[in-house]
Amino acid sequence: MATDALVAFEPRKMPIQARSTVTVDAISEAAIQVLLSHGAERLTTTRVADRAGVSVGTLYQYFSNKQSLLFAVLENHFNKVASRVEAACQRARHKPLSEMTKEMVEAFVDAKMERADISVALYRVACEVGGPTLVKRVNHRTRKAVEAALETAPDIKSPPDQFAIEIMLSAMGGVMRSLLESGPSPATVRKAREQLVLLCQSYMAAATAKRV
Amino acid sequence: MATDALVAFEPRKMPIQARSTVTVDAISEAAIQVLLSHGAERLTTTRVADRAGVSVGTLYQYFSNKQSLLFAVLENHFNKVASRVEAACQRARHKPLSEMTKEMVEAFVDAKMERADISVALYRVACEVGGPTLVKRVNHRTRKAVEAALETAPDIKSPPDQFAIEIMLSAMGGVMRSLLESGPSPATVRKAREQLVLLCQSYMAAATAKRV
Amino acid sequence: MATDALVAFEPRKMPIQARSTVTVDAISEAAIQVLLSHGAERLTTTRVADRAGVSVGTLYQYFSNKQSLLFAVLENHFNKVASRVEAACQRARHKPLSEMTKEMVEAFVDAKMERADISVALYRVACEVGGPTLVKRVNHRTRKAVEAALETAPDIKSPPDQFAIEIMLSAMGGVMRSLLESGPSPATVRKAREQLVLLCQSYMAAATAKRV
Amino acid sequence: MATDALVAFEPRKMPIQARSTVTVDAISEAAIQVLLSHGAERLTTTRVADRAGVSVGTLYQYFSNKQSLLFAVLENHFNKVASRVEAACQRARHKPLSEMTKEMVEAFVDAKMERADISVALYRVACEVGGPTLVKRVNHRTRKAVEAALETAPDIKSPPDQFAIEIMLSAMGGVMRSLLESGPSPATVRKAREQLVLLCQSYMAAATAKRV
DNA sequence: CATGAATGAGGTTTCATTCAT
DNA sequence: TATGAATGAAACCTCATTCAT
Repeated sequence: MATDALVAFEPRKMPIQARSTVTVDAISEAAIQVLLSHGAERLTTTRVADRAGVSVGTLYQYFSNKQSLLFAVLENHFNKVASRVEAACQRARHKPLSEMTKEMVEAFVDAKMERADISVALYRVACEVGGPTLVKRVNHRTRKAVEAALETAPDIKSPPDQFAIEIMLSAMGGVMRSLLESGPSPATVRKAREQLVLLCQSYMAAATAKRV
Repeated sequence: MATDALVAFEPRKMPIQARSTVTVDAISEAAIQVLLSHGAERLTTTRVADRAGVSVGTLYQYFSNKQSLLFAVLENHFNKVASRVEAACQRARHKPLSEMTKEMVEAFVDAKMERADISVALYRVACEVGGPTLVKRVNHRTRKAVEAALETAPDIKSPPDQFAIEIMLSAMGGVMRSLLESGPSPATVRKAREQLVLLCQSYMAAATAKRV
Repeated sequence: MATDALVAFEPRKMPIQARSTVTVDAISEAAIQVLLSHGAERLTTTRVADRAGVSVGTLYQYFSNKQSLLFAVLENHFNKVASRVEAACQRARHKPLSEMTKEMVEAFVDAKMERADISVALYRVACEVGGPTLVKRVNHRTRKAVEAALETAPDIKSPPDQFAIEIMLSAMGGVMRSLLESGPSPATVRKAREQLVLLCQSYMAAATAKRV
Repeated sequence: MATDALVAFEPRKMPIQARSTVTVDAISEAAIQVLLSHGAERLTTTRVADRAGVSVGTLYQYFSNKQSLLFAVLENHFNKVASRVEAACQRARHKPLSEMTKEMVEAFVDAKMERADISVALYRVACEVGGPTLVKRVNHRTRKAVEAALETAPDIKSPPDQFAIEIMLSAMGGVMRSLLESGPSPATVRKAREQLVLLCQSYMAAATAKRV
């Protein structure tokens, strides 16, 4: 049985001084750069440290191992996307279900596309680095935000249950993954965005008891 | 840019003799066993060969390298799922859209769940082994089958376009992936199956011009 | 030939101020604690400094390198044991050979057992840190003390020569090392103590010209 | 707490083919050579493999890690010494206690001195590699041989007990260690040999009930 | 004097792959 | 064809030590 679910992905030490924060950021950014330029399996801690302009030792002072570095990068990326969706949910409060869904989906797509290259690169490492755990965590957070927003929709009697929202979120994730990995043209992205909106809208409508 | 996407994942030779086929199957099966028992990163060619009861050398006689072995395993798994969906599409011909969709989705979910453990294990290797390429290929095949079935649905004027079907398939993939990676209870699976049917039904309905 | 036997093991500076002495002691004590809790190969200068409540930099202000720190700890331990034996030799002056030997051996055993854990831990580092040199030095000092005591024994004509005493001391060291490393029960220690007394007594008697 | 007592020191794989045996021996011998020429802390697996004329990979095919390699070397050395002592015990059967002791001690000293350089080099690694465990095991074996021999001594009523023999063996070990680490002249060795014989003889006599 | 972030050489170990038997 | 011993590049990671603050 694979037992690596137990390893600690958390960073080794919280940087306190300003200098440290800079270093940590430089390392994280370097990891992304290396990921983009060399690919997931050519990403080595030494290469990342080089790119970041620090020594390997420094890297290991802030990240207990390669996995925890990649985990941090992944987490950061997911958090950014989640924040964007949360913000959209905020803005969409009290709007009708259909519009609310639209804004949420569009925020999600736009956030993913904004750093499309990073998203794709991260798909390659996610599985080796606790991706599922992280996805679960982020989906939970996002689901809460969507749920809260849905409560305020004026045109529905009782909102879709948690489970339905989770289904929707994972469907969105699947669609975006396929899309991003196909290296789509802007036109394709636009079309996919529309369709994803439609998909979520129709599912939300179907999963909801409408107010008369 | 990572350039190892170019390597040949195809098996080294087409085994014609019966004995070879047996060996190839044994190796493929062993790969799955090792994947399940040791995890993706502890899967070594030597271990697979051991488990298959052959020598490493023999393994390399049938698979040009580790990637092509894993690719073959992955392909086989995907093909099985695709076949099940295709069969469902055949059976559902001339049924109404909603029912057709139901059967297709249920076939997909059931096929994935049948060897849930393998599915999960393969998620871990897919990214290192040309997963996206394969997914694209399989989705294309599946899409053709769905498309053909939809042509026969009596209650729609013009079926959803290719793009919509691809969106639906990737949504299904995303939902199943999330589900499988969460180690779901049978009850959860049942519920998810229902919801996924609903999701696809409502999307198909929305993406279709209905016949009056 | 290994040439690192030449490095200076001596502490970097003689601390005169009281605060310094406190710091040096804290570091030495911390080294022992780390040795006991983490083992010899997990002992790092950073860990010792942490345990001592100072920074690594401070550690290096008082000990020129890791070896010199461990050397100091070792030396301190050996000196304590040697002092106990010397004191016993003092007390045993003018007593008969047999009794004198008994007291000396018992002092040695008791001194070693008093901090048995430390003794064992130090065996692990001794070899990497100039142990033999130190053993030689301490044995020399102890031998002098024993020699001086033997001069006062009333029942011997001429005492055993230097060489015989050194043999005896190294035999005692060997027995204690085996004993300590076996994690002995109190009963075993008691028995070993008796036997070691017997061993030394009989050897001393055999190596001495008795007075008629 | 140091927990490395649990690691497996046993070799990874029993060489079956002749070629393998040659390789294993070459590696073991190379380890000794490196130990002598570079010292314990400059001994690296890479260096040993180089010296043995094989690749590191080959080394690791026969020894699961550095420790197990050194353990094997240590074990081999100890076994040689033990065999020599056992042989001496065989030859000394039915001789008087004093003569028996003499032959046994001399066999021990001679065996150790025969490869004095190796003995000294191994003291440096023993502690990091399960030395105590091994010493215990070898002492047990040697003690059995001595015990059996003593049973045949014609001039003693009841032989010294196990414990006394163990004391004697560890005393011998301690004396030899001190001697070897001092880099003694041949004359010194001769003298030490005599004294060690005397020490053991007198102790054995004292610990024995003589036959009238 | 004290700090602790940074260094980077160098160690151990793995594992895909080859090729002589 | 099958074998499996040998290969060796290359990965990860540690830790003694320094030096700017």
